[in-house]
Amino acid sequence: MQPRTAEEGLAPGVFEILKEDRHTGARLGRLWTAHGAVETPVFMPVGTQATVKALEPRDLEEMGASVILGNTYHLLLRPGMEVMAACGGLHRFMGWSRPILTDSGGFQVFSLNNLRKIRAHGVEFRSHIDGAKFFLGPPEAMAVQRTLGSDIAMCFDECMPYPCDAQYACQSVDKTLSWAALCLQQERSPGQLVFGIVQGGEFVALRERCARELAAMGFDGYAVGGVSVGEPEDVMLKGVEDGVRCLPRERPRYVMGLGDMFQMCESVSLGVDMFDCVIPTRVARHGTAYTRTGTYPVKGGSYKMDQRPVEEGCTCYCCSHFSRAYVRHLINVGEILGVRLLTIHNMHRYLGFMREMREAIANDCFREWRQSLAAVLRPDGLKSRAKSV
RNA sequence: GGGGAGGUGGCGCAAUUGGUUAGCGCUCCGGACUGUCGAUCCGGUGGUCGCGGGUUCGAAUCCCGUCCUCCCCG
Repeated sequence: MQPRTAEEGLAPGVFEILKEDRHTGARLGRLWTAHGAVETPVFMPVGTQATVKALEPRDLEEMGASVILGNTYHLLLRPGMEVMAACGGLHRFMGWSRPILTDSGGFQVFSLNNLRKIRAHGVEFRSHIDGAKFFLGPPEAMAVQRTLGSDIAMCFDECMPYPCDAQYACQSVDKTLSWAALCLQQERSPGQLVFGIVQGGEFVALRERCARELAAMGFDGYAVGGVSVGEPEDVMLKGVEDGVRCLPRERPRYVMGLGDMFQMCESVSLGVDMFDCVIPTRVARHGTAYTRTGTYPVKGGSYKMDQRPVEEGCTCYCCSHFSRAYVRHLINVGEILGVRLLTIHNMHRYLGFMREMREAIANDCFREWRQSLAAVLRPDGLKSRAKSV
């Protein structure tokens, strides 16, 4: 139905807002890229190392994934940019013809904090593989993403930790802003979009200032970063709200790393269009299934004899062919098929969830849909669940 | 028949020349995981130390008997 290539559709960067919800900030959109359109709100499966773990591009296409992620840091280390250039970029390399968004390595500043030193012009990393030193700053990160040929490149930012003191947060945001301006000046691959990233931690004024200054620079889209790094849920959603509030309405908005269904729904109602998260795939590898009503451990002993599918009523390949007992067995004995089947199911559930959300917005029933979702996923209301830091 | 080694939670083992509520790995059960350092991390259940006596303030550790397993020799 929708055009698959840029030739058939609109120019990369065009963001059509097809519908706006009457009661919330939710909107239905379509973002055009060099590899076709993305219907929003969208969930983007994470394929850090040029693969969405356990899934083939064919699986993803069949399940309706319209855009996936790649990662600057990881692909720079392995296979390296010589290989990527020789193989014609990330799309050709991994056999994926739909849009790709690449993260800049900014998250690794956070997740690999014991292996890096932050400098004025970028970050000095020590490879987590062999300890080799290398430098990633705005020009470097953008050059990598240009070689990868991603449809959407993210600015190189500093994802700051939580908790974080105000003074450090302020300096960090200054750095992220100056880096963002530099990223915008770098050369891009054909049709490549560049998104800015709002930081600021839990500080309202910082979030707002960061968002406003980025907006003034004129990016193709904007992300809220630095959330889901260990803060309580209410702090996280507040951070999203503070950032989104000051971003231009007509551009796509993306909350990085968010993947909890309830949190995504809340973010959509604040006007967010895009998400990515490792959780459906990672949790699948650990033997847990996502369903409409939450998660449950398929690996649990109580499903040893269970003949039902992983989720009753689900139409995915896993659920239409195999039982919980079988999937549990495979997971339990460490067979790769178990990981694959559960990943298929979880991804199917996630993409289906987003499809239902889009339909709810299209059919003017998003508010009700959101309420019924909250009743199931947060029956006790929005409790802030502090996580171990 | 003779000699040797050994019996400790479901499995494999540990316990310093007898000394606090007998430890560990795996299994099992449960939890966590949010721009991924794939296959991780954190908890928990479970043993009257083969059985019966004895020595001792105190025995998984020493002694006697007994049952069982493995190895070697006839």
